[in-house]
Amino acid sequence: MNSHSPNQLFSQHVTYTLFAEVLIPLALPKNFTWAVPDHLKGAVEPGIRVEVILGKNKKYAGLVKRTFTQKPEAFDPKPILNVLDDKPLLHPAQLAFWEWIADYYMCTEGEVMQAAIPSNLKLSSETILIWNDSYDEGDMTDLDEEEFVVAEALNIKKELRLNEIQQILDASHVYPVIKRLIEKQVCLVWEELKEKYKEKKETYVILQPPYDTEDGLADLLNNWMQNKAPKQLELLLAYIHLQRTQGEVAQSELLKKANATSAQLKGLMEKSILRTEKRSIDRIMSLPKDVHIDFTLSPQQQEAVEKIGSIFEQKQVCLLHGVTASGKTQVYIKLIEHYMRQGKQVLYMLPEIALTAQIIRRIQKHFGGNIAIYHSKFNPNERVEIWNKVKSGEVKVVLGARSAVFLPFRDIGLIIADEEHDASYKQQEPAPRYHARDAAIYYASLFQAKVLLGSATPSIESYANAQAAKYGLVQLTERYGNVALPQIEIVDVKRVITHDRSKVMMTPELQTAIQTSLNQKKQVILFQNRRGYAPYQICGVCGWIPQCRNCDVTLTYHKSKNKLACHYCGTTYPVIHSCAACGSNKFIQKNFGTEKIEEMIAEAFPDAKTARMDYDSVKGKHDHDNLIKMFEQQKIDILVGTQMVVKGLDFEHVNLVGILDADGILNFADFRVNERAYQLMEQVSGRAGRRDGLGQVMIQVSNTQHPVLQFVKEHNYAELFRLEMANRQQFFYPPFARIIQVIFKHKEHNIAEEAAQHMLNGLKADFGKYINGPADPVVNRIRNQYLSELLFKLPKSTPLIQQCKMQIAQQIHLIQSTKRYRSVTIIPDIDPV
DNA sequence: AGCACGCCGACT
DNA sequence: GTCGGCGTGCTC
Repeated sequence: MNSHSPNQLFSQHVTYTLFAEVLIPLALPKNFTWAVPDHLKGAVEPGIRVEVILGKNKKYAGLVKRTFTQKPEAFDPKPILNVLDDKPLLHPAQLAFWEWIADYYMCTEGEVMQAAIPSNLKLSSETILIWNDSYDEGDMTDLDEEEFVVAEALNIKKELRLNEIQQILDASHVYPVIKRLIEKQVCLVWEELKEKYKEKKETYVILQPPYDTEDGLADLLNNWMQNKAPKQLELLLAYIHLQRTQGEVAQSELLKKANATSAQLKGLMEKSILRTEKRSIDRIMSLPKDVHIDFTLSPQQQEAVEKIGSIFEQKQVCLLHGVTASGKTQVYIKLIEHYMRQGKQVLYMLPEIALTAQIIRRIQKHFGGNIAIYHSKFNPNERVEIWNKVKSGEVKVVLGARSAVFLPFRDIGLIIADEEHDASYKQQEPAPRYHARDAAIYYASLFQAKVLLGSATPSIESYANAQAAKYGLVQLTERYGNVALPQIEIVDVKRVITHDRSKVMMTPELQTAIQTSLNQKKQVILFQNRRGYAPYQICGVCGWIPQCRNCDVTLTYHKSKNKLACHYCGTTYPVIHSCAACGSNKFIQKNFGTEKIEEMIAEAFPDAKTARMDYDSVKGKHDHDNLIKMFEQQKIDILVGTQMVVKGLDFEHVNLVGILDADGILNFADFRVNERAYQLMEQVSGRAGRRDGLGQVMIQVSNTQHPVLQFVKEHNYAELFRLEMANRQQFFYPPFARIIQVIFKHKEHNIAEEAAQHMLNGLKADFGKYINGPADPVVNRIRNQYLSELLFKLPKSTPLIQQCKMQIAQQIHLIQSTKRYRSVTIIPDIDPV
């Protein structure tokens, strides 16, 4: 129409004088720059989130990394639309840490950001907001007009995309409104399936003021009218006892322990002495913020604490090597207390699966409201809450899984990585493929903080660092209370002949031992490293084995679901009755998984209560906790499980542990087999006889001469370490070398392999002698993508490794700009496990 | 990660 | 003739 069309109005020239490098939670090849409009200049600083447009109309909440005044030459930056925070989301140390992770693990800072911050802080126009069912509609009067309009729409439709909200509001400042709605807990940010997790609520009983103080309570008890409501007094005393010993008092537990009725509790509530509150068991904010340590350390533990203290005066990292059930947790608790009293924050990391209600309760008991729990299955609102309280320093202790290293600690003094050998500290998929233990050591160095690595079976790497005096080393060689380590018996399965020559599941020795345990009213754990029923079926006539359509793996038969399942991509298939190759219907089921063992045990011991703990039987987090609780309370006699039964669980009444197929553990084709096998067997064994020391372990195996078995039998970590070091040195593996694995994925095998060959050619001149491959991994096709890999074994020279990573990055860039290999996915993995 | 652009197969 | 498949390139 005329020269004042809207388009021209928008494209008119504005000169900017300030620019910001902004992180977007995406795998962008490098960080992008936006311009800071004059009116936002005072508000933009590192750590602040800003609303920006990326691409045609996509909006993101990006995080400012730095600001600068030099206008970029190559492009015209778009302006920042809005500022979302008035205070930085994190401290400068976290930004430095992100940069280090991206650099060390060869990923983008956007990918680190994606992993680091809670979903409620990551907004984009794709984000879906969902109505928070626990929000009280009556509170809507607290909302301003704009918030109210959106809240109302959300209440009706239950979920809205961010750009739908944009239409409702028809305003330019949508993000701040949304941010306020999230803060007021009107809505949550949708986060995939894991948000299906429903937190478990329990009713807790709490003292009302003024009785929540020592004095107030003493007054109440002293002035209690003689003969008045004696049952209520009894209940109150029981409450006080429980509160002193456990911190938290659950209503159900109180009534059971006090043998009281809910009427008596109601009486106390009517007198305003007690009140109840429904609370998630992980949520401990309202607990009193005091610390009480009500145990005394054994002389050995005391010595360990002192030794760790003096090591920390000279070294940043200390390895605590303590045999199973030596009471490492008490040592941690003492140290946590020490750092807390200095006003420092502490991060206590555990592998996710080991973050059970059992350990949470134990730590809560001592530190009450000072601690917070943090892991990936958490409600997003709570995660933001914890994030903020860690940032402000209000939360002193975080008990968390690997992602907790990303929390914005203000002044951290100590990081504990418990079960430091555990492979789940390494993130596999997606990027950043970081190792939380190693990352924690770097993170701690930014604060001059100390790191304590704890394990009964340290990783070879960490122990080597301790031997080389790079780390301090403290040993706990005895179990707490002088309980003996379990007796280990190696049972040769070759002597047992089965009628169909199938693998032996249970030797007569094991059967007798289980019966003896049951007779003694003790509990049994049976360990098998494979889930499902039969790991594979084979045609009895021609030897054909059913395989997954999308992956190069055999299918596992799951009897309860009556399906064949691929453990790599999760596809299930109906059970095959006739052989695809020869038409015969004689299938032989090879090998056995947890499901089959459970069935066999139920047949062999019909009077015992059995249960199974594996990936299939514990889908939700609380299934896991419930099963542990059942086992703790001896409602289960025999527990059959995979790796899951290994992680740090403490059961009083277990006196027999059976490892059903040690060959399956010892025959892995990986340079870490011996280490892994030892760790696994020693840790499983460690579940036996933790209190009274009458623990027995039976290891069923056909290769009885395997050296690792002897080390396990003698609980001889030192010898395992010696043997492994010799092997690792001879074949140039960590800790003598550093490994980088580069995986090439493509739907055509040739293309993946050629791309790998290209990288090899490009690096041959400088690194040829350190590179193996291209080779097909053991499983060379997953989800219809063929894999080819290069393995770099590099000398431990930082500049050389740096140089190599740089060249790998260049090669990736080069390969992906070649037409034929553009669609090859190239994944570098640093220090793979 | 989206998403638009663009070049080859089965349909109204 | 067109609708739409997804391979590919780009986003400050």
